[in-house]
Amino acid sequence: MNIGEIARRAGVSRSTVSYTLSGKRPVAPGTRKRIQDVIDELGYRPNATARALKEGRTRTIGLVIPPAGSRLTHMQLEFVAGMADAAGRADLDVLLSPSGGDHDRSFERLVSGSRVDGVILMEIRLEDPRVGRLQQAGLPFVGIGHTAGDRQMCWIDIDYAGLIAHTVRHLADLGHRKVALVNRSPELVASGYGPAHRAREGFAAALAERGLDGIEVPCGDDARSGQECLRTLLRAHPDLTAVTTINEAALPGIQQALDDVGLTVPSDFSVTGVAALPWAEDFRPPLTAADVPALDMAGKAVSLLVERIAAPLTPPRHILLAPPISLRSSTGAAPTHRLARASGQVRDGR
Amino acid sequence: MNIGEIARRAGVSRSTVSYTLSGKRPVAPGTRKRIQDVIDELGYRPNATARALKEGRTRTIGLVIPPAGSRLTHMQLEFVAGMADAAGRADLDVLLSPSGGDHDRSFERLVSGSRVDGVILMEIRLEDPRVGRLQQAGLPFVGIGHTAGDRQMCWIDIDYAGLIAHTVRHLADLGHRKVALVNRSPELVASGYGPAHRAREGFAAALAERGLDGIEVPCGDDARSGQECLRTLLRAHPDLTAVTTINEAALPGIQQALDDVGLTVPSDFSVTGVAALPWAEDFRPPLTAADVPALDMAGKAVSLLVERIAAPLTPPRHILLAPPISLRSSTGAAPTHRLARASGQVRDGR
DNA sequence: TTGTAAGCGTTATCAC
DNA sequence: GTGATAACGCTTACAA
Repeated sequence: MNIGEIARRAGVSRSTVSYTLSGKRPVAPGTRKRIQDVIDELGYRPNATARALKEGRTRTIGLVIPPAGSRLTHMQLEFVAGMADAAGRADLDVLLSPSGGDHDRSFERLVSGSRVDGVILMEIRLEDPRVGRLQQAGLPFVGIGHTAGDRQMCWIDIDYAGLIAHTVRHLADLGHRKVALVNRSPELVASGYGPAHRAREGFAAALAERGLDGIEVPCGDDARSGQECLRTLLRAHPDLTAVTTINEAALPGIQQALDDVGLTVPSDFSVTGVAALPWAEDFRPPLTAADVPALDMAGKAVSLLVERIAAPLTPPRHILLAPPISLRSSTGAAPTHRLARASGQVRDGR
Repeated sequence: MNIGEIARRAGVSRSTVSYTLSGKRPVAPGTRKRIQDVIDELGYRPNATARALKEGRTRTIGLVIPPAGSRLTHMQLEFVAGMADAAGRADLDVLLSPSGGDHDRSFERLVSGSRVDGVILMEIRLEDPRVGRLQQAGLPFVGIGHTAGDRQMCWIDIDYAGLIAHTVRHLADLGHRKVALVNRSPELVASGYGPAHRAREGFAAALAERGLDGIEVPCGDDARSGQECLRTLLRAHPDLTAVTTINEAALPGIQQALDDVGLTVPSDFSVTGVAALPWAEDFRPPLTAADVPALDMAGKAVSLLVERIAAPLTPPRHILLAPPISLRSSTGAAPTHRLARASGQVRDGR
């Protein structure tokens, strides 16, 4: 069934049906009703493909996600869902494209097949070839995260450097003198993953500013690695009294490791960082952390892209989000009997 | 840049370029090379929209996901990524459509806008109006999960009933006499969510078969709810020695609650269930569980849909997956001093 | 107020 | 072996 069929049944021309649908030119009430009745009866909806071909735009945006192999973080997942939601509200559809791995074909289809009006690129690396490819293709795009040379692109990101620095200052204010940063996985750090590098920078800056002692360690994105990581850290640095992290998936392991050696949060040890809400709330006690506003960020990314599609030549905008630190109960004053742990008092090694 | 431009530069007609691309009719080696050179030089790729319009198919499948508000489980997220991967391998694109909430427009666009060749429907309820809508539209689709009256649709699902029954039998074999099922959230149960209902059925069946005593409780999909749920359960049923669950997000809380009352897994208490691999492995000790093969399932769903698109009139196929139970170390013989807990020996209420 | 017709970029049928 | 040309279903000048 097509627009011609509707026109025939309503006894009008195809253009009148089209104009009834779009409202771009007045249609006599009688005719309009007759047409609308036929449309309702047959459940007609214009063919999106034909419309896209004619209009030269698809009302669809591409979303490039990390490949399935790499364990998606909760934040990423929420982001994908949030994007579909936000796009849906703007009457846009979302075309998913896995990236990395052996999915170059899929990315190429997106970039050069005229299937989308614009692209949102997740998981940007400090050096990212996809950015060049999109620029060369002249396709509007917005990055979640930004490259090292970021002037020429539009992006939205979380201010990991600022937030981690903020948490370190918070710990310093509470009297902590030696803190650790539990970073993302070694692989991600090695591949130039932006958040990992910027967290590191912010950490170093805040340490220097407050004259604190600090250790930064990479850590796999799972509970087991988190546990192992913190255990090692506690052994090597008995005077450590706090950690901050951007590795939300490691949080359950961090909690477990502290539990294993009998350290109570926050009286014996403080934990803080940047994490999606569920992780922060599931921590025991609830985590003092900057809550990553994934849904809000997804919405802003879509707006940014829509804006860019409408005006591709305006100078690129950048949004750096710095959500406030939610004070919950996982941070407290540094323990005064700071070296108790060094003397070997562990409750239960299990 | 379009096919005409390529034709002009290569000094041939548009059809020759088209045939060079598709290989559907022989082209002289010389002409072919000339054309290919121009294509490579300009980086030309045919316009997917025009092709779709002409061919009457879009090479795109729709994926209907739950709305962003509802906390996505790890399994669902992995499923989305796995789908994009599997589709990409088949040179198909994936159009995302949030469902539920106020996203009817998006679903309608998918169903009646001729934007996709077929649809994969996630999170099917026992009674699901979207199924009828898709059937009425005559659009091929595959459900992840199945409705109560499932004969007329093609689906793939996990055999929650069978798997939960299996875990109960396993516990019975180990001597447990009273076990609990920690189900999904009350809201999901109330809304007729299939896995929750089928887990319940399998649980009841296995209890009856083995003459066990059992309690089934709904539980929110997060660690906090899991902890609360198990705490309540342990108080109310001091003779409980094991739980099985399909609520992976509750696992960390279950672990925490057992820890709180000083129960050691598996010597004092056994835990098992159906869960995505990361959750099972992050449990301490690693969880004896049926590992949900989300990636594999996504691949099978795509194949099923591709098959159905090719032959829409064949009788619908159903795939019920029953992954083997991976024996890890969270289940053990029922404690012989079974009522120790009832006598009030808790280590630490913290 | 409505109708006619061109054209979006492809593919595929027909002719040569 | 290759070229013209008619669709695919829609939107939108341009006519009437």
